[in-house]
Amino acid sequence: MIDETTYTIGDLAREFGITPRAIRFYEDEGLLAPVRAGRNRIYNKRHRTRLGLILRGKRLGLSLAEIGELLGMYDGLRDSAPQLRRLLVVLAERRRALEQQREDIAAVLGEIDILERQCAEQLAENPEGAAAAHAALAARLGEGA
DNA sequence: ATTCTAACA
DNA sequence: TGTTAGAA
Repeated sequence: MIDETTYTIGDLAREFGITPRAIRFYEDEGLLAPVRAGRNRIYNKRHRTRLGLILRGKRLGLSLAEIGELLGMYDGLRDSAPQLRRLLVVLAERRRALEQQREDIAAVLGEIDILERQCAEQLAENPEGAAAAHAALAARLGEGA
């Protein structure tokens, strides 16, 4: 009793909360290979599972190329040792990238801290701001004239 | 109503 | 990827 459950592109799009366009795009990138019923695409459970994995990879921040490499253009040897090792490498790279971003953000937040203090400090010294300073300067220049 | 291809913002 | 035009 083989499971012949099939889905249209619209079915999967709704189920995964994406647009049919995105699904066709993944196909163009070589990540999905649905069967055709004339022109229309027909997806089975295997395709559906695969689409789920693709979106899973996207959530992790992987590129479609990386996802494709991990899933393999073909099915079957998905959990082979080589694939798992490759996944570990990709995940390590991803971790590095995120940690770098975290550092960059921390650096910018630090600069913002400094600038904020300088601004507050300046306001404390001269609450009226540059306008008052200019007025004072103009007054002094007027005295001389 | 849905899906498809192709092309462009 | 989104959008869109025109066809199936």
